[in-house]
Amino acid sequence: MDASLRQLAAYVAVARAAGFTAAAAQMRVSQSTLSRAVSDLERVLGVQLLERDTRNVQLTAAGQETLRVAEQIVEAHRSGMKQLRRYLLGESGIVAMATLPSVAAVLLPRMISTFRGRRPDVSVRIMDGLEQAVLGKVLNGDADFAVTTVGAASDRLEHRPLIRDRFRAVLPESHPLADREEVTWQDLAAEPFLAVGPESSVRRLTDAAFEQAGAVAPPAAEAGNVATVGGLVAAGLGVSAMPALVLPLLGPGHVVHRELVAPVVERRLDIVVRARRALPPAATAFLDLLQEARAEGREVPAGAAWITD
Amino acid sequence: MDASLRQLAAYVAVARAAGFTAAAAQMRVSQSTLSRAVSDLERVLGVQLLERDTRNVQLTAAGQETLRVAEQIVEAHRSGMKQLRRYLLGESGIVAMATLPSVAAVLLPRMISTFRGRRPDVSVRIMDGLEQAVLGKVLNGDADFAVTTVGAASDRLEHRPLIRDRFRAVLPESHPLADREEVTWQDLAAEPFLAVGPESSVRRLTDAAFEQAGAVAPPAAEAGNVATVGGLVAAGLGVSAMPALVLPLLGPGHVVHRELVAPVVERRLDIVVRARRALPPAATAFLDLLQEARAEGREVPAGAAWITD
DNA sequence: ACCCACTGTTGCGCATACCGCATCGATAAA
DNA sequence: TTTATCGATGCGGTATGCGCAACAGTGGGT
Repeated sequence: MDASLRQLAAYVAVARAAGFTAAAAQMRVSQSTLSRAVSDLERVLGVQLLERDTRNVQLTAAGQETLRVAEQIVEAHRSGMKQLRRYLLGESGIVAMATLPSVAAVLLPRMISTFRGRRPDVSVRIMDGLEQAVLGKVLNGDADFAVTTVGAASDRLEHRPLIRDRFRAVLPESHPLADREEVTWQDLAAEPFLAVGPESSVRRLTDAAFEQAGAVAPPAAEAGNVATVGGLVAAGLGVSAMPALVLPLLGPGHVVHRELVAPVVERRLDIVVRARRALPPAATAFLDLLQEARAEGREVPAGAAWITD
Repeated sequence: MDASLRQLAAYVAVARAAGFTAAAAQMRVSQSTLSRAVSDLERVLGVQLLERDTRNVQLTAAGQETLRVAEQIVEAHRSGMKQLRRYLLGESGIVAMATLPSVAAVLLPRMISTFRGRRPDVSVRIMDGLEQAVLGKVLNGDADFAVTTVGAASDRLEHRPLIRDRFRAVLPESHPLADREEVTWQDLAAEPFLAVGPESSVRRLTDAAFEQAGAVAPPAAEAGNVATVGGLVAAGLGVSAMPALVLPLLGPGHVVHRELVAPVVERRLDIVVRARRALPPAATAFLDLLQEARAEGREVPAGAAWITD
């Protein structure tokens, strides 16, 4: 038979307080409860732990050893439960998110900064990549959630619309179109168009937009990295179209951006989680922070807007 | 509210076995018991730990963390109890004994060797000193017990007679008395007597013996250490009288010993423990070994004899 | 010398925690 | 479709844990 946690805790309290009455007061239980618990412990261990002199109690040799062990066990339980409670409250642990580079670089940094300020013991892990890779991370469990565009729906994923991100025309600073307040896709189609690589979700949308505008615009050049596209635009090699959140990634070159209509094209960024799967508490806390920012209408770059359902 | 050890242990078993039924078989409890225990744990923690798919169970993120913590707590309890059981069975811990140098050097070494062979995880600590110091160690708790002569009885000490140790005459190898088989105290009184220091219990007995024999024998010389006395005897400066157990300590010199009568003088060596005080289990085990040696009549030096009550 | 205040122990009754049995609903395998 | 196996749950009996109250031993104060 093993000693119960209750018995060990009672014994530790009595031994430390050097008395049943004092220990009982501290533990908020009756003195008789402790008397019995310690008595039971002695019976279970088959040894006397305390020398009860009516005026005070003192430990036997076996009592000393038992105290050492009991303290370890009780402390292991106490600290373990504390640790667990913190985890369950989202105060410790890891948040693993997968996002598009634009979200990672533009939308998240301030979020993470705020989050880390509130929950310094939670590690944040960001895995950036393109849409397919990002969704894959969520599906295989590497990431707790994603913030990304979503092409095709999957019944293994659950979406929470987060933000609308409007495409804007990207032009060299001195380009004639830069004088306008608004530019159309038709306007862009008349210029050499600099596109991102075909695996990017942005590319899918620009292609569709040109088609919708009845224009054909085979890219004058393609680049995988948007900063590269930015560089090309700055060098005057052509124009491009990018979602508002991507604009800050275009680099330090002299590019400007203008509203882009006919049609107005938006991509939608969703929070994506695995369907029917509980999130780790820390991840829930992070998503709560995102929702909070949305509810408060926290500032976002021009062209982007929170989705309020 | 905290999770109980029972709940945590149940959860660990279920999580490891990846199933309630299998875990129940291992733990020798019914499946329903585990189902309830885990369910209770989830309720207490306020979070789902297991995804129950009718065919198998898998851990949620919170379940993983809970498993880590629960394993630590359960393991701390398991190993703590094991450690404690070993201590209580006298298989670990420390035996602290205080004894006269003669006992420490002559009687104990083989005992300790046997003891350590049987209980290798018990440390043995020997504190040797003269009777008063030895009894002091027991009284203040530094030593679990003593093996020593006892002058005055104390109600704070309890005695268990162990061995009788007869005084023998100690002579230079070439001394005329060495030709006899038996020597009397009167014979010794006619020679220069070499005594141990007045704080030794041996001295008290030699003084009393001379008085009883009607002889007066002021020491020709005194030394604190019996090996010194042995050296003096070997050098032919005189004779002495020592308990049989002390003889091996007289040193490598050319001394012989003979039976010493008129009167026969014995000192009694007792096991001495604090009255109304439980001994540490390992100490009890050591004393049991001593009793065992006595019961078996284990060999002792000529002149010494176990006391069998 | 007596009494009082304070200690831990113990008998008792109540609440509930715990357990196993039996059964149910769901689901994968045959 | 049937069957076997899984975990969940209703139920009743028992064990455990608790506080109250009465008790016994002891040291300090009068």
